[in-house]
Amino acid sequence: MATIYDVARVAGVSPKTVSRVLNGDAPVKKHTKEAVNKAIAELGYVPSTAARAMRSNKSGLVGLITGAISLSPNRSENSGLPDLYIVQGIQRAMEASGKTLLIADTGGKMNRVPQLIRTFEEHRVEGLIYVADHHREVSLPPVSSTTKMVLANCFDQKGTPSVLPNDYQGQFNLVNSLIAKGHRRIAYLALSRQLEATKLRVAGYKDALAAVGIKFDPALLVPAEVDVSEDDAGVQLLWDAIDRVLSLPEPPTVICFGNDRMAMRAYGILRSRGVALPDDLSVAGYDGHRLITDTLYPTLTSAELPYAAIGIRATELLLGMINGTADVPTKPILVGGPVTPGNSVKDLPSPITHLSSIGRTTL
Amino acid sequence: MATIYDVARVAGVSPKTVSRVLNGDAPVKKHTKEAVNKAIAELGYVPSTAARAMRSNKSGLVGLITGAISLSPNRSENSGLPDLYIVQGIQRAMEASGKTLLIADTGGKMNRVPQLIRTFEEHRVEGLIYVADHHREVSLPPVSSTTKMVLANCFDQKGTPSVLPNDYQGQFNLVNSLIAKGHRRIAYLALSRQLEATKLRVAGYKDALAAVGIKFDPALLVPAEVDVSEDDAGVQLLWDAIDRVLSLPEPPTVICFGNDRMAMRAYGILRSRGVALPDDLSVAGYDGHRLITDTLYPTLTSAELPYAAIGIRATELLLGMINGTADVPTKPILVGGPVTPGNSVKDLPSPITHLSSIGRTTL
DNA sequence: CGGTGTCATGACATCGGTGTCATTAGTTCA
DNA sequence: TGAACTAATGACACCGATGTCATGACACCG
Repeated sequence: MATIYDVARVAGVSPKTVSRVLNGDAPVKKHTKEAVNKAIAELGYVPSTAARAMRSNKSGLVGLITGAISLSPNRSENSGLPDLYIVQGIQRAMEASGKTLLIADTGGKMNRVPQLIRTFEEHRVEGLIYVADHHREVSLPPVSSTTKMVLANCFDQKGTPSVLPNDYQGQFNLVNSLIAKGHRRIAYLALSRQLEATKLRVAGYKDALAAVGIKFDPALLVPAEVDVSEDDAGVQLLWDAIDRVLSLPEPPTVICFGNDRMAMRAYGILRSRGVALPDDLSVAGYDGHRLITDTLYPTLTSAELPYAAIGIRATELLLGMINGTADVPTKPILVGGPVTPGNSVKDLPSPITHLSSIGRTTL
Repeated sequence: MATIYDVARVAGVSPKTVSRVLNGDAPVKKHTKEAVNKAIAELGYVPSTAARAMRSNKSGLVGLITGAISLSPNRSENSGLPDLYIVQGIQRAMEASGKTLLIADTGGKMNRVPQLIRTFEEHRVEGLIYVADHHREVSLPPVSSTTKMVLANCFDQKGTPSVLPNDYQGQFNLVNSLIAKGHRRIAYLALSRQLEATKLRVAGYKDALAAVGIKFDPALLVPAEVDVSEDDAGVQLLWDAIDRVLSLPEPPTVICFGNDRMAMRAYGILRSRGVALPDDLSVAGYDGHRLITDTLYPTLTSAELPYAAIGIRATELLLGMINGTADVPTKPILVGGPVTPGNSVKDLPSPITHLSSIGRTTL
């Protein structure tokens, strides 16, 4: 591979002059510049970032740690490809910056993280983003104090700068949109209570009801006892939960599910039980998982998780920290997402009274 | 960031001795070694790959060009996440090699490829893998002759080493498994004729029939006129195609679809028309797209596309070429995949005669 | 006891760029 | 016309590792 010295020799100038032509950081005579460019083309010269990095002490690299690549395909319990969307956002935002992204995949094993960070430090990355597959708390090994770090879709105790989805606002807006369509008996079959997202969304659910003066009915809030799985047992549990709320004296007119996947399974279950969607019952999901929301019939109303935006925001933050133009936020940055309306929610023509259960007799 | 000189000073030895401790390439007294390691720990020293790379002229980097990260989430017409699975395989195989993977995403724009290759060359990658999202021909800009290159899931005119799915064998095996279950009237609703995969799979389909002496019936082979899309028109076209083969004087007992996604849509269509699966009709897909095959009821029989294996094979090939231990193959390397059986194919109790159409009267 | 070998270590050059400073030529202005 | 300045270029050191060669201390052998 040709070096700057080769170019200098061919062009009949000093290496430093070639460097000046490459970087345009000092005036070079037009004639000289042309000679240099000719030599560069002739030799197919490409400057070495390694040498540059060494001299300038700036690698131009940013590290990304994720499980998105290895995990997404096989885990069937997930709701879309959250971390992959985030990585996508990061890529997009990073492109513009001129920095090179180094992606390391954990392969799902958290104990590989220290090793990956080590490799990044050997490459002298200027910053580091850790992407989690769902909103949760993490605990990462310490990194060199000179390396900036940002957490995406997760947070830690150490107060590392982080960017999170606004789960509270998301569920609030979703429920609010249902209320706007005339629904007042709104059931919520949530995900596991253990999840950060669940805690926040339940709060959003309750507050949205409270905001319009609907009394919260505990019977309508069913937290998943177990993760809804693929197998028959999972289907049974889901049906039990649905059956329970639909058998209430005042059944709901709409059920919000913890995620789109759960809603998708519910479609099949409800349909096999003869419940027409959305005429007999309205349904909403969560995640805005396009593959599901758009493919289902009727299309599914959902709250979009702003994954790409989280990635973009995290990147902007990191780049700002690297340049010193952004100061480190002390609180997590919350990113909100819109409600994506589908046809799974029926417009109730007139406000339904508390005692109404029209249409539920078909069950 | 501490350097090897800092470590040397603290340990009271020469930088070269520190280097020897780090690399273990020459004997160092136990006492000295301990002093050095202590200094390393104390200073939190991490060697710089940039400096190493410069001296050794080996970057330890391998470049990967793909559209997997940016594209997979949004394209709904796809059949799984082919390129992502391949990337996954590459990651796994690369891990063991100790090299660092540099992933660049095209963002779907082929015209960005030269730029990405340029960046890789600046980083002096030792090798380069290009991953396509489906089996096809590509034409890439030339790379420096010193940089090894491998194509995964694609091939070119220049005879660049490539690794491809064995589409011929896949369809052959799939059809063969149907024949083994007693089917003899086997329809094939293929994907677009333009696709490399289609050409090969059609050949596999025909040969599988021929191998057991079943005469090929052109009426049973329906190439998709257009890509099957999400909208109503797409559904209509798919239904028309299905309707056409089922209306034949001797209708098929099983339909093979071009991919799992098409089969999934067919499930909905057939069911809404009152066709019971697999009792009235058997169905098979292609791709082995778990999310679909396992989720559908009944589970879908499919031919697995060995994406991860392609990635692994491509990586092994590239690493071999870099080490000089593998010689460059002149023909594409074909990787086969198994048939993943589901419940969508009925076991026909006895060989069906050519005139039989039992069970089709329900249509 | 001197010659030869091995062990352990260090001095120094080198990889390919760029920052610093020096140098030369030409220009401007008092 | 000479001092002061700018434009254009080069010489040289340096970034942080490691390869090569040299050196000093022992051990071993005849």
